[in-house]
Parts: sequence; structure tokens; C-alpha cells
Amino acid sequence: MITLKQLRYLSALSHHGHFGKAAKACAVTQPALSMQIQELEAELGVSLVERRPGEVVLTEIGAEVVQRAGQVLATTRDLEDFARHRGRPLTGLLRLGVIPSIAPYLLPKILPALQQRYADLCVELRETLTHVLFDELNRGALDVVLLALPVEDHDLATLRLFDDPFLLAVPAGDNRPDNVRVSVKDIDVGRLILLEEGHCLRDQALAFCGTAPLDMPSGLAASGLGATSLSTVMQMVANGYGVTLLPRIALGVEARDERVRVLRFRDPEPARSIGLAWRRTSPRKADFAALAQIVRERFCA
Amino acid sequence: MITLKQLRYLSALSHHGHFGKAAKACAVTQPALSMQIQELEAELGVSLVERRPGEVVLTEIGAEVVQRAGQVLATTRDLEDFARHRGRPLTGLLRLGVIPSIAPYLLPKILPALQQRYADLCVELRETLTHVLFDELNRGALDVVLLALPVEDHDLATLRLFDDPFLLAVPAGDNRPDNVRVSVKDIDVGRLILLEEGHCLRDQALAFCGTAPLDMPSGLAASGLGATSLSTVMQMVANGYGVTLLPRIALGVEARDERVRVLRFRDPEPARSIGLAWRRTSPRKADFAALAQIVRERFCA
DNA sequence: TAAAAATACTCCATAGGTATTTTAT
DNA sequence: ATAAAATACCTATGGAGTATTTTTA
Repeated sequence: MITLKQLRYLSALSHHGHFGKAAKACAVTQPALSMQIQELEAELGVSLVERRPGEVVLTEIGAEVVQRAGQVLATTRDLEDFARHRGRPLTGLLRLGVIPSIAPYLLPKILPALQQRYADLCVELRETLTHVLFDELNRGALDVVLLALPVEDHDLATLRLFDDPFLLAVPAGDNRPDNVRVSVKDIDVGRLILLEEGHCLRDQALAFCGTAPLDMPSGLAASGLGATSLSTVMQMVANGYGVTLLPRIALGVEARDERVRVLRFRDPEPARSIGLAWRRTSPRKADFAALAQIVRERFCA
Repeated sequence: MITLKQLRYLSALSHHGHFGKAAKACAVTQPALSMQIQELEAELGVSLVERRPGEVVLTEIGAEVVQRAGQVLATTRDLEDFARHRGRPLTGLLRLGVIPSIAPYLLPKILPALQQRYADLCVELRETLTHVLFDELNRGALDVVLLALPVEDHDLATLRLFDDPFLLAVPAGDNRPDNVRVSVKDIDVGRLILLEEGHCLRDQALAFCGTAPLDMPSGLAASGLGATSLSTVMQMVANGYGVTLLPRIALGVEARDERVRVLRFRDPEPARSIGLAWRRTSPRKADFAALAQIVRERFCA
């Protein structure tokens, strides 16, 4: 009879591609995990992984089984969450994922409020790129994610929190008149500095500039020096290397340098939508609504 | 750590409403099942069942947990099926549900062909009402169901096989001319004999006659003597108690009595659609396609 | 008093640990 | 020779059985 333990081990093995590491991740020894994988293969009557020297690769069937095992484990986790949090919103552990262009600006304002209002809550933070967050969400490694909408993944439900307009950050020496709103067309795309590939902020900025991501000759970002944080990008702007699109929520933190000027766009201002995403099957919707409430109180005009 | 065994026991307990019976169904002793349920309740930190004398009732949370446990178990079963049947369609056990107004007419023609063409296949049959079949399908107690479309349940996928027209069966003494097709309006609803409540055939017939199910004064059916098989209904027709709608697939079996005449309806003939339904997540779609092929060979004009 | 679930206990299957061997580079 | 997985063997946890007690109608 197949067990959840076997599926957990298989899932870990698939993610680590290595019996020893997977075993460590499961807090057991390598032989223990090996035995359970063998047991599972015997139960199912198929071979799931190919033991190659140096690496472990899933068979075709194995990959599909891993996928289905992920579903089983996520549903199980949802069951547990449901039972444990029923009626007591925002208690226990909440694993929150946030994208890098939101985390430093939003979290400092909401985490203290969360801790204060929900004393029984323990937030576990994860900051990384959108597609990684999605993966972890679907695997059940995260409960909810704070990111830029829209989300295409149909296994996820979303909630829009607020719109975050983009501003144009230019070096202080820029000769544009103050008090005049700029147009997207005023941007010299050749001087545009953006985060490196994979950041949704980069894609949004390119979309607003009407530039296809591929034929993008965007200054330092294109020359391999892709920045991994808005701080770095703003440093580059301050030093006169170019301009960038700055989300308004980052204004207070990133636009303090007097060598930088920040200009508003003409209406309709380009903006991104900030929202929450979670597995459709998640039983903690009440938690997410409470979280949304906290965010909105601080960020809705 | 929660286990599949606990979920299986809980599921059984919920269906039997009795620790002893549930334990028997799981092929374990009552204390074994009791212990696992207690263990599960301890893990989840909630009470799932209320032990009342004479009966066991689920708590509100328990009901939801049972529902979610069902999902976990069904997904797990799908995983097992996938691995075990991969690449070998129609082998092993296929649990097939069929509604009563199809089973006696379709199965004799397709089961021998199935056994012959797929010698490794073992078909387990279940004949009962549509809503029971759905329940068993969703619980994973059945693999696929043969029934009348449409199906509203959105967790199920369906495949249309063929259309089965209705014919009007009347006593031989009926004075309608031969060779003339009848109209639905010709039916004396007061003399219409139908299967008892719960049979979809009954609802379809009423819909075609434009009669609301509630204010239905349908002969014997309304007088509490609801028939449970078309055979019985046809016996009533033969004895002059009324008329009925007969699906064409039943023609050869049920219309042999010379005291019965069968008349065709004017175009467009009223008809029901016969199809297959299975859990969306089922990995045995290839099996179902092969099954559909067998049926179509014999029932598509 | 009877029926059903919980408890007490005993036993054994098995998951997991340690040590070692096998395998492939 | 090294790294990684499989195997051997041992231990101990805990799942399941039998017998018994508790509970409540």
C-alpha cells in the first residue's frame, strides 16, 4: 500500500536529484530514503528514477508520478491547514512569498502591523522571482504570494490589492523642466536601466515602453551587468548612467539620493497591479483576506 | 505526521457511520481504526467525529476534512492507476458503473467483445442510479460510468457515445394507425407510466412531455407503485395500464410482447445522449477511449 | 443489560539507523 | 580513488490483534 511518506521522499528526490541530499532534506538517512523509493517502485510496478552516476534523472513515468504526487501532497497540506486554522484566522505559520521589487517597500510597513494585530502568527518569508514563487506555491512550500498581477496560472486564485504607478527616475542633471509630466515616448530606451532577466518589473517596464524584450539594447542591463535590486539600478541612475522606471512604493526608500530626480508620467500613468496569489484549493482564504485588509489599510489611497 | 491510512479509515468511518463496520470494511479490528482516528484528531488538533450512542456523526470540521480526504485519496488512486496502467490500455481492473436504463441492453453486447479483445481486463460492474454513481466516481470507488448526458458535475469529464431516441410503447389494442409517426402532444400524460423517482429516464421523459416533475399525475408511478425496471413498466403497458417512453436500445429486449405496439415519434425524435463520465483527474483516459470505441462500433448507426 | 467505543497489553512488522559493499567514473 | 547508491543487519517505534473496561441508552 502506497504511503504519503513515499510520495514525500519521491518529491524531495525529484527536487534534489540526489538521494543523499533528498534524504537530508527529509531529515532521514540515505538508505532510509532509498528503501522507500524502491518500495514505491515495487508497489507501482514501474521504475521511477534512473540511477546514473553523478545524477538521478526521472523516467518519463517517474516525472508524471512526481507531478501527481505533488498534487496529493498539496491537497493533504491543504487538509491539514484547514483543520488547524479553522476559525482562527492568521494563527500559526504563514509562509509568504514576495517578489524583490515589492518586498523591501511593502514588508516594513505591514509586518509590524501583522505581528501586533495577530500575535499568534509566525510569518516565514521567501523573496525571489515570480516563477520560483509559483513553483513553490504549487508544491505547497508557500501558502501565499505577494506579486504583480496578472497571473496566468489557472491553479492559482488571486486578489488585487492596489495599483502601483511607475515614475521616471532620471539623473539630477537632466534638463527636463519640473512640474511637467513626462510621456512614455520621452524615454530614451537606449539609456533605460532595468533589473536583470526574470524580474517581472523588467518585463512590465519594457511592455510600457513598447519594446519587445528580445531586441532590447537597454544600457547596462544588456551588457551583462543586470542589476538584481532596485537599489543598484538607482545607484546607476544617480551616477548618470541612465534612467529607470521606479514603482511608486519604492519612492521613499530609493529616491532619497539628491543626484536623482523623479518625474511623474502623464495620465494615464503606467502602473502595475499588486496582488496576492494562492492555490485555488487552499483552505486559508480567510487568512489571505485578513492579510489583504492589512495591506490595503496602508497602501490604498 | 498525517498518513493516508488515517484518511482511508476516516473516509470509511464517514461512510459507515459506525466504528465497527468501518473497521470491517478496512479489514482491520475496531480498536485499530479507533486508534488511528484518535491519532488523526490529535494531529489536526480538532475533533472530527462525535461519538454518540448508536451513531457516529461528523462534526462540521470533520465533514470538511472528510471531503478533503476524499480528494487526497482519489488523487492518490489516480496516481496508482496511472503508474500501473501506463501504456497498456484496458488491463487489470476496470470498475464500471451503469445506470439501470442502459445496463441490460448495452452490456450484453459489449462485455463479450471487451473480454475477447482485452483478455487481461477484469470488469467490475455496478448498476444503480446516476447520483449514486457520481458519488462513487468522485470517491474513487468507480473508474468510469456509462450514463445519459448531460452531466453537470464539473469535476467530471464526459464523452458522448451515441444518441438513443425514445419510442412510444402503447398497448396492442391502441387504435392509432400504423405507419404514422406520433407526436409528443399525442401522449396522454395521465396514462404515462415511468420508472420511480431518481431514474434519469423518468426526468427526461417528463421533460420531453413538457411536464414539470412536481405536478406529475403519472398513473401507477404516481400512486406509489413506481417501477424499478423498464421490464416492469413494459409489463404494465402490455396489460393495458398505460403507455411509456421506451429507449430504442431497449427495443429488442423489452418490446417482444405481442400485446405491445411501439410507435416512432415525428422528427425531430426525442432522444437521450448516452455517454461516459470519469473524474477529470483520472489517468485512464486511454482506457475510456478504447471502451468508447467498443461501444460505438456496436451502437453508432 | 446490551451495544459500541475506548483502553490495556502484547506482539510483530517495518521504518530507520549504522556499517559495509557495490558500482561507475 | 572517490562519490553515490544499494545492501546487510540491528533496533525500536508503533500499528494491529485479543481481551477487557467504560459508557450510555
